[in-house]
Amino acid sequence: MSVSRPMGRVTLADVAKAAGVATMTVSRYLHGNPNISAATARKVKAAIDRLGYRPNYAARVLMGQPSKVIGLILPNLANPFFSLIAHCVQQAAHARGYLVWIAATNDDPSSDLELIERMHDHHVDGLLLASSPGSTIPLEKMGGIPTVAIDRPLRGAGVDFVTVDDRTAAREAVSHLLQHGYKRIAITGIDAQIRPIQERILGYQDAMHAAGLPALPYIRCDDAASAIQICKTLRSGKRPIEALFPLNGDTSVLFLEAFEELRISIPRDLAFFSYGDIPLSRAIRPRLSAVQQPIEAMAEQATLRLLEQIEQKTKPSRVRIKIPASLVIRESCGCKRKGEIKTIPSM
Amino acid sequence: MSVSRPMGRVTLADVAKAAGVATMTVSRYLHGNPNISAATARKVKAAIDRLGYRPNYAARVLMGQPSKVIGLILPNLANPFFSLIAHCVQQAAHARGYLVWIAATNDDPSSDLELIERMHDHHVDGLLLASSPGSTIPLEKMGGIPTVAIDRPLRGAGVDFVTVDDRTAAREAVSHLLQHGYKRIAITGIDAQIRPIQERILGYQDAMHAAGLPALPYIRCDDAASAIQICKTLRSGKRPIEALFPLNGDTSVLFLEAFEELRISIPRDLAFFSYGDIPLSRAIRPRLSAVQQPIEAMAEQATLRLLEQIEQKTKPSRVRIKIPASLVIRESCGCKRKGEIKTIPSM
DNA sequence: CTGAAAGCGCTTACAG
DNA sequence: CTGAAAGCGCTTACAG
Repeated sequence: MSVSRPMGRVTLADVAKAAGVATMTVSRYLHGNPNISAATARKVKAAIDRLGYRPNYAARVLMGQPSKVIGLILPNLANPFFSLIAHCVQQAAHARGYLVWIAATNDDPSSDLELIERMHDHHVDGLLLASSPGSTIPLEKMGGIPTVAIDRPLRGAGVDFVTVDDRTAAREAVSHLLQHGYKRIAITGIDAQIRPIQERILGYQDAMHAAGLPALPYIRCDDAASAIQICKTLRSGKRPIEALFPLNGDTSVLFLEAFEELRISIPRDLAFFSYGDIPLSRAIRPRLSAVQQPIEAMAEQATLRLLEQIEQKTKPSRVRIKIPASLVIRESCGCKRKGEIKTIPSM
Repeated sequence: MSVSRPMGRVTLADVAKAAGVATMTVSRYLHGNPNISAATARKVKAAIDRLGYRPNYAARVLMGQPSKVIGLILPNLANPFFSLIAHCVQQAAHARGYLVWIAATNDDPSSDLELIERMHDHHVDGLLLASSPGSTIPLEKMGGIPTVAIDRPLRGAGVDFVTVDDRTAAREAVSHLLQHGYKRIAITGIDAQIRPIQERILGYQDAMHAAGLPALPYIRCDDAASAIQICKTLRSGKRPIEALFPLNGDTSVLFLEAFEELRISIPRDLAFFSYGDIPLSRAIRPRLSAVQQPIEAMAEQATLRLLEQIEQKTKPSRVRIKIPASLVIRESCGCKRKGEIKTIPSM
C-alpha cells in the first residue's frame, strides 16, 4: 500500500526514519550494496514498500549518477522510416532498463544543436541521432557524452556511425533494372545533401558506369505537382526514360500517385523500383519491387553500441558500420515474381 | 566563445565569480528578475556568454522549478496514427519552449503505470497519454501532475480527454454505404477493448439500426492470414457480405492485401470503406474512400490544454473533447468521385 | 556492517 | 538593487 502524500514525495530520509536506520543504509540497499545485514535489508525493504518510495532522479543526477535515459534525436517523426527507428530504439533500450527521450528537429539544422544541448541539460546518459543535412556539431559541444550517429553521420563530432549500406543496395537495384534491358534509368528524390541520398546516387552511378552507360542527373522531387511534371518531362522527347528509381519512400508514393493520375502503366510504360518497402506494396497492382532497408537491425545495433559505450565506458571507435539491405523482387520492375528476396552481400 | 571544460560543466558559481557578483544575482538575471541594474546585467550576460554557461536542470528541478518537459506515452510508435500524434505534439510543445519525452508501451498495460512513474521520477511538468486497453491508473498515482488523455481515456485518473468523434464518423461512413443500397455491411478490426474501436462499433450499430437493419457482429482481425480467412467466410454462404468496413488503418491494409491475393474486385465484388486515410489511398485502384481522422487537431488541442493546465495552474475539467472527423469519398465505396470531402458536424 | 558530515548546483526566504 | 545563509534529496568519502 502506498501512502499518498500530497505535500511532496516520500524521501530517503522518510524511509530511513521509518526503518530506524541512517539514510546511507537505505541508499546502500537501493544500490544493491552487499555490506548490509539481512535483517536491516528486510526492514528497509518493508519501509520502502509501505511508503511507496521512489528515488528522486534530480537528486541522483545532481550527484553524478546515471539518469538511465538516452536521448534520440530524429529529423521527423511523421516519416515511417524514422518512426520505425524510434520504435526499435525504444524497444531495445527499454529491455535494458533505459528510458528513451525522443525529440524531432523537423529538418531544421539549427534544431540539432539546440536539442543536443537541451538533452545534455537534462543529463541523458547517451545520445543517438540522425542529424539534419548541413548541420555540423563541434566535438566540444558533445560534452563528452557517449553518442552514436544513426542513418546520417554527425559531421565534426567524431562518433560511431551506424547506417544502411545504401550505396551497395542502390547499385544492386539498378543492376537488376539493367538486367531487364532498360538503359535509360532515371533517379529522383529529396534533398541530395542528405548523406544516404548521396550514397544511393553513388550506387546508381556505380551500376550505370559498370554497364558502360551514362548516368542521368539526379532530379529533385518534393511534392505531388513536381512528380507529375517530372513524369511528363521524362516520358516525352525522343528518348523517353525506361525505368524510374526514386531514392526514398516518400518520393515513391508521390510517383505512384502521379502514375495513377497520368494513367501511366507500370511496368509496361515505365519500370519502377522503390527505395524502401511501402506498407501497401503488396496490395498495389503491380506489386512493387523495392530495396528493403534493415531498419530494425540498424536501430538495434546503434542502441546496443551506445549502451555499451555508456556502461563499459568504452571510447567511441569512430567506426562506420554498414548494414546490408536486401532487394524484394516483385513485379513493378518487369519481373513476374511474387516477392522473392535477394540478399545483398555486405561490402 | 564557449570554453571547453572537460572536468565538469560551468556552474552558476563560476559565472558569479567571473562577473564579480553573488550567485543570487546571476540567478535573478537568468529568470528575468527586473530588480537588477543595467550595468550588472551586462556584466552577468558577458560572463555567461564567455563561459558558455548552461543551467543544470537537475539542480533547478530539485528546488521545485519546472523542467520545461512534458512526457508523451503512446501505445506504439511504429503505427502511423501514433507517430503522427507524436510529431504534432512535438511541434506544438516545441513552439512553446517545451521538450517532449516520448515513450511507448507497446500495448502492454503494465507498461503504462511503469512509464508514468518513471516520467514522474524525472519530473516532467505534465503528461499526455494514450493508455493501453485495460489499464486503470489510480488517481493518486498521477501524483497531482497535470495530465491529458489523448485518443484513449485514462480510466480511474479523472483527467481531461481529447479524442476524435469516432462514433459519429463511423455512423456517417456506414450511412454512406447504406445509401449505396448495401444492406449486409460487415465490420472488422483489432482489439475491441480499445475505446475508439468501441465507439466506432457503436457508430456502426447506430447507422444500421437507424436503417432498420440488423448489425452484424464485430470480427476481430490481427494478421494477413485471418484477413484472408475472413474474406472467404464473409463472401461465401447464401448471403454474402456486400460491403466491408475495417475500423482501423492497419486492418484496412491487411484486407487490401487479401483482396489482391484473392482477386476480389473492389467495389464490384465488395464495397470498401477505410477508417483512417492511408498514404497510398490515391495511388491504389480503386481510390479508397475513408474516414479522415483529425489527428493534427487532436494532438494540438491536447497539447494546448496540457500546457494551459501547467502554466495557468488550472484544474483538469475532466471534460471530454470530441473533434469531428470527415469523410473522403473516392471510389472504393462505389462512388465515381475523385476525393470529395464531406464534413461531419460535431455532435 | 553502519552512520554523521559535507556537498552536488541551484533557488528560496530573509536581510540590508 | 544586492548578497550570505540554508536547504532541495540524494551520494561520496571518511570513520568506527
